Amino acid sequence: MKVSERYGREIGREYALRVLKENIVMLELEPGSRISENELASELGLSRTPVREALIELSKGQIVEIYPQKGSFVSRIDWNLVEEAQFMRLTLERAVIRLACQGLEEEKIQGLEKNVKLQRFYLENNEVSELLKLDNQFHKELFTITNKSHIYRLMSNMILHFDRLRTLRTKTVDQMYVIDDHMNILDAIRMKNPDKGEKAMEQHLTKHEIDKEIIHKKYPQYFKDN
Amino acid sequence: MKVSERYGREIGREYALRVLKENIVMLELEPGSRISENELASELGLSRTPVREALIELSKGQIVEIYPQKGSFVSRIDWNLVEEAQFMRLTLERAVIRLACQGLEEEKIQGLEKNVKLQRFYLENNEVSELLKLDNQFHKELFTITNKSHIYRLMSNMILHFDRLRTLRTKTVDQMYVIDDHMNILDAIRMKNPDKGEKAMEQHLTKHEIDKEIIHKKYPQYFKDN
DNA sequence: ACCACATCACTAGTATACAAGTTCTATTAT
DNA sequence: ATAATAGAACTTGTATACTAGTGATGTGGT
Repeated sequence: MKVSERYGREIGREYALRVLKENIVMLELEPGSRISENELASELGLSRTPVREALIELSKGQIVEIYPQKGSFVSRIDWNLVEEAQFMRLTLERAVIRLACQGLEEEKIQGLEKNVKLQRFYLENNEVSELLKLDNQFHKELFTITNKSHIYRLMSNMILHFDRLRTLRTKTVDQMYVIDDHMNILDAIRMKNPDKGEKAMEQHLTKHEIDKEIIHKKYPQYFKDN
Repeated sequence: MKVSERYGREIGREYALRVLKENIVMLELEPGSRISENELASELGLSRTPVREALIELSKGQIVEIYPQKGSFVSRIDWNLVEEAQFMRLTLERAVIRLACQGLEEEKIQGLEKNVKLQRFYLENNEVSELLKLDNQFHKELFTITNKSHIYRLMSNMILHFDRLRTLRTKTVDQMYVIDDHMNILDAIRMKNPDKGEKAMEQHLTKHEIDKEIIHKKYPQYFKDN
């Protein structure tokens, strides 16, 4: 597992949570693998308490499974959960983009544009990981500027299932289209056209459907078999 | 605070969480009031650890606010959060009812009908609290039978803001309409008419808008002033 | 009377010790 | 050799002790 630096006012529990999320999404912690609270604690230089609190939180989103007196595990990828996460995200993002297309302050739109420009920069420099972060940031910003930040925070626990799959995909497929998608969304906002916005968002969020089987066959051990 | 019995396999943390939720929604723990981890622990017959874990979870949904080294508080009712919860719920329930209206197994429909019949029973016997539980159960079931149970679980943390307000309302307004609303929703499912379903759900979930100001003026100390 | 400051009681965050249960292993009996 | 059993080494859940920080209170000095 990769352990990153601890930020300023970040308390132990938040630190553990952040590191765990990063490692799970990036598959440094493999689906199905065991997590030892004790081991984790010493790796992070913490005691069990904050680590445990982080694990409990993750278990709420089903990305970690805790079996009392048996052990804790990174959950294998569950297509039903991915599907459900996808449904939730699509439904909410559609609604939010419609809101955004009903009119936004200029500075908020410019914030989004700035993000997309940065994306182009990282794409040209082939920094895929940064690009993905900005992708997430873009969507988060859409929720924030429409006063829906809490919804995003709740949703993000389910999006992890989604993101983990995306990490698998980036190992095979390239990500150029992302920027075009975001440009389309921005256009819709500028034109104040909710229908166009919703369509663009839908396109953006459903592109991945294609390579399901390919990935599943390539990494069968990562998946829950139902 | 009212302390209820501890169920079978329910571990301490879940017990504390359940009791806290019940008391917050029923306003036994008043908005703005202080929660002492120590006090709560001894009331529930637990130590700080499980109680604390429950409080952390509630703080994720903003229904409890934790200020390190200062104290934990039941959050006052925040109209922005209520609005956001309402948006989330309305958006997701619309999508789910459309799914349900695309066809369900007969037994699942009958499960819903059974629920509504029970509602009628409790309404006739004036057991409002049971009625409200069944209302929630009805919506939860809609999510479950469309394979969206995890979404409901995540959402339920935000719905608390909503439910707390509903408790205030039941002190003034009666609840007869609930059953009619649910009958309409059931009709739409039987007729496999998504548009009708969405409309019925929307009506059901937006009825409360009316008495905002009345409640706010009656219990100003319960509200966050923005 | 009022302000400054020390002290005390409280808070949440963390570390650690212990309890209760599971699993694997090794030893012993057949 | 094999099966059963005892036990060691883990697991998470919980209780408790300790730390650092906050706020209120009361006291002493002006």
